[in-house]
Amino acid sequence: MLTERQLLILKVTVDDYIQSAQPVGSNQLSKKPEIPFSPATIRNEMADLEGMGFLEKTHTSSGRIPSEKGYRYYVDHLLTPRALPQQDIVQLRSVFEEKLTETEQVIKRSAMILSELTNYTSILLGPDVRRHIVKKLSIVPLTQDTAVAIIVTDSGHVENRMFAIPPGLNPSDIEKMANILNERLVGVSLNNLHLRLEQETLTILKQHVERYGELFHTFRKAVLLPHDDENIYYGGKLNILKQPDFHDLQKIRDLMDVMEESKHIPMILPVGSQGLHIRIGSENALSAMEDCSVITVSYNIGEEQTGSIAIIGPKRMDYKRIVSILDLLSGDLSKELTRIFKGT
Amino acid sequence: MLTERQLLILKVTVDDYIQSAQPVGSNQLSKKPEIPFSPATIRNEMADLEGMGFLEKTHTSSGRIPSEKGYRYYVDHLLTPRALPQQDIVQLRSVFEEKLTETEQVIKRSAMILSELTNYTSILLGPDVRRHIVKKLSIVPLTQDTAVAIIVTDSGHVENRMFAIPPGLNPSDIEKMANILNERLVGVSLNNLHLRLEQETLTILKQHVERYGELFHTFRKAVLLPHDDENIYYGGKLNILKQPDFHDLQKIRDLMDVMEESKHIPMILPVGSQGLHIRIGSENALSAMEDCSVITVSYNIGEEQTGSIAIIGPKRMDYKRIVSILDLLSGDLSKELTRIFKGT
DNA sequence: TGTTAGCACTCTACGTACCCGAGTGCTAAT
DNA sequence: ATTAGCACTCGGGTACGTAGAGTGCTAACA
Repeated sequence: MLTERQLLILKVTVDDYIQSAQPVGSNQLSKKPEIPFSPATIRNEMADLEGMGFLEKTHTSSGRIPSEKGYRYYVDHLLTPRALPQQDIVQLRSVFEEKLTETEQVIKRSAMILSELTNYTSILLGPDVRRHIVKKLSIVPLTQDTAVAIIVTDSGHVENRMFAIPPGLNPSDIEKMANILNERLVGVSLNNLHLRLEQETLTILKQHVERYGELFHTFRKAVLLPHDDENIYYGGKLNILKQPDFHDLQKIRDLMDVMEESKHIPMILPVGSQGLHIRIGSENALSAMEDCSVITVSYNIGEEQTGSIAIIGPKRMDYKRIVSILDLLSGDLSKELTRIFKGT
Repeated sequence: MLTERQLLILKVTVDDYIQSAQPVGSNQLSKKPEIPFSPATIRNEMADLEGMGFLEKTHTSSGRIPSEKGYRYYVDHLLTPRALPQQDIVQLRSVFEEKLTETEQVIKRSAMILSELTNYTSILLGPDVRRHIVKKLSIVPLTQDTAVAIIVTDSGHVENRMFAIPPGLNPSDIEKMANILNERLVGVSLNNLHLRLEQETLTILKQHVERYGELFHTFRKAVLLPHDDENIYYGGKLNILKQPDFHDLQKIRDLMDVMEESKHIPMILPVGSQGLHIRIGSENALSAMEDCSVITVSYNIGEEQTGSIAIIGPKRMDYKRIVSILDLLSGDLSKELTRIFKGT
């Protein structure tokens, strides 16, 4: 389809534009050592590349910038992942030097480092809490009519929720209930918790606890909905403001809005998918992100696929570098979190 | 010092500028019904007000805008708090209609509503966790060599920290330790926890637990530092971008940076102080905020002064409205949180 | 036949000139 | 003391000219 020379010119054009953020002209290109052609030749080729939709002009007599199709082709065929400079590797791995004991901490730090290293915004999704297994469940009464329910999972995650005790209830009943719940619910995943709660424990509670109905109801309501946005971690939310590509305040607002709103996160981070993905401009589902590219990668704990990492930047993003960084990080993060989780 | 007429003109000028964000001219002012003077008179008075430093010009032949001194005078002497429109009150109180059971939830929602209502950024500081009293302490072993320590306070707040168990330690020792800690530490404030930990429990542990040293050390390290930035709640971080006063991207960046960085929070929110405070422009300690005004107010739970609320906006902020809103909210919030805390 | 030098053309960015309108300060009249 | 009148100032918009970077096309060249 494309000749060798066209490939070369496309690649160098994209590289140059990624680096300079300025439309690339034929003269400029011809001065590069890897380009032995005259400006006129380059102009011809560029005209062809434009005809095929890989390049664009910002106005009739401007230099060329890559189109989305151009970026796509570049990413799919012209990306030669280069080894990261040692310094970057060191900085990236500094997270793991700290020997943090909590998953949450590691992910938080990773998000920070990632944004510092890339100058883009990073979003990390932690392992899905709902798949964790209940290790212990306890109820701590606070006052006459409030108590807090605490659920510890096998990963060391702690969920806690306050709930109201129906007035005039026997305190020993609460203790009984806690015991029964503990017996019956340890080993169940948070996902299945409310199912089990109704199927198994309800009948048993009926037998042992007075006024089980009210108590059960209020407890169930408390435990039912886990906060779902609490395992999203951001790094460098403000890095967008550093990018010369974004100058329209309205667009910046829309973009930041979308990123902060946790309900949009599934649109940005494809939760289920394995491996590395790149979405360029309008390939993104959200219109606010039509000027952005998103690179995502998944990581795992043990054999399970659990979390995702995303980097959000301008379309004119340093794909080569980011891909290398994410490759490295996802591997390291998987190892580290597995280590923590297995407790070795 | 200032004549009646000067006061009137100053007040109307500030009001107008707050509303329009445009320099105010003498013609414009003379058209207002509350101003019965001719433009020429107004010009004379304005020239005087400028001489005294209450007004400024953006260029030689422009209208006037308030100087910081002007705002200060306005806020100190010309602010006639007007009753809030019913609709605002309803919206503000909607937080309390939800009958939330957790302090954290209430504060979070308040921050959101506040920013929606004002179109500025709000920061709420929750009650200082370190003053809470330990209600229960437990240790849940996860694996051979990790465990999670859980501390429940009287307010229903739950702190949890993972820590490593020194290899080859007897599990029963951990249980013993948990029991001893519980006996000795319930009733102590988180603030004094590490003090007590060393003074009282150490000697007792020595008697009952083998290899108390390592275990104690690692546990102590885990419990020692409470995360301090976790009771800061934001609302409308992006509202700055809505303000016409801010167009310089660099300034916006600096400002947002400062606000997000939790180490700067004490500079923004004077943690100790009672009542309502207004800081205008360079009265703020941080240079990034020299174009902002900050209004803060404290609230309490029971008799204790505990938290603060801040609204950050441009100097050209609607002081009258914000003061009314904060007055109302701080009262309501105090009542609501006291209710939750006392558990009635 | 593919490549390149040359040239006319196009468009942006920038600077200058100009005018309009809103506003001011000052003076003189009320 | 107040105000009408007037000359002056300045920002913002529009028009215009130029320099520079870039293009497309044609014709010459290897």
